[in-house]
Amino acid sequence: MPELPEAETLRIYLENTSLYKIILDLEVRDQRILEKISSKELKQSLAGYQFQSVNRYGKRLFLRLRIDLWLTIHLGMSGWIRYSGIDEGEPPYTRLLISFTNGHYLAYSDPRLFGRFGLTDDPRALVREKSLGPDALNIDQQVFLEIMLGRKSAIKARLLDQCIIAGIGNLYADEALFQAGICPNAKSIDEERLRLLFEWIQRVLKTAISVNANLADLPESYLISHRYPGGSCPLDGTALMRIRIGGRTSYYCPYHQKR
DNA sequence: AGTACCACCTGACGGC
DNA sequence: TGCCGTCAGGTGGTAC
Repeated sequence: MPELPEAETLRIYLENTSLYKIILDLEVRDQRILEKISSKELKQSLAGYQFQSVNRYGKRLFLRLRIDLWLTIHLGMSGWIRYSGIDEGEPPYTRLLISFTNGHYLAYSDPRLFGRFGLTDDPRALVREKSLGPDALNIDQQVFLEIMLGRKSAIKARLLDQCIIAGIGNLYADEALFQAGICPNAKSIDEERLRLLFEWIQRVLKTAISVNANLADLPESYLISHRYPGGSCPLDGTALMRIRIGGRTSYYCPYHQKR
């Protein structure tokens, strides 16, 4: 569940549930989700403190513990977090638990174990370290044009490259390209169509956030729910094409999306 | 710079 | 029923 809209939805959720509560304890069930840190270190950094704010950059979340210390979270492919009371039981595949002194806890669930927890003294340093491009929701049109022009890769590969623009994943790349009428394989795209793509990226991401990244609640005119073998275009029923770009499966409508 | 693989993981699904 | 290959909304590494 982890593209920008899911991360933003979770950011808001954590903001509404988990700020200013004193952290009692941390339990790491599987060390593989820790990034360059031991569970002991993480526990020492969390216990007794409280989350002061939650920021997002691309698909990553940053929870501030102190002026110069942030918990960093990447949801990987199947990560999610739930805030619940002790009597509610924990979600399946819980890999990490953060308990608060109020009796509630945050459970990080992640079947595939691709998510990562870490610490940083400065989110901007982590963004530099990972060479992340500008955040897809905080980029202005001019910068978008500059980073997209002058590249020769397939447009979808550019959208998926977090070093070029951060936050867009496989589903929403397909969606934005569908709405903008651009084939994912297109390589040379004029400025006017790039402007259109920019507008659709903004609109698609904001729309997804407005429904809490609940795919079933997206507009009927969206491609996402038709992304399966044999699926058809929501606009006119044309059979969708299925190709691979950068190792990822891409669906597009051969009638509405042009090279 | 761009691309093609592989690896990291587990679960779901379709074919036989 | 059960095994097997393939696929899944991500990222990082390698090699050409």
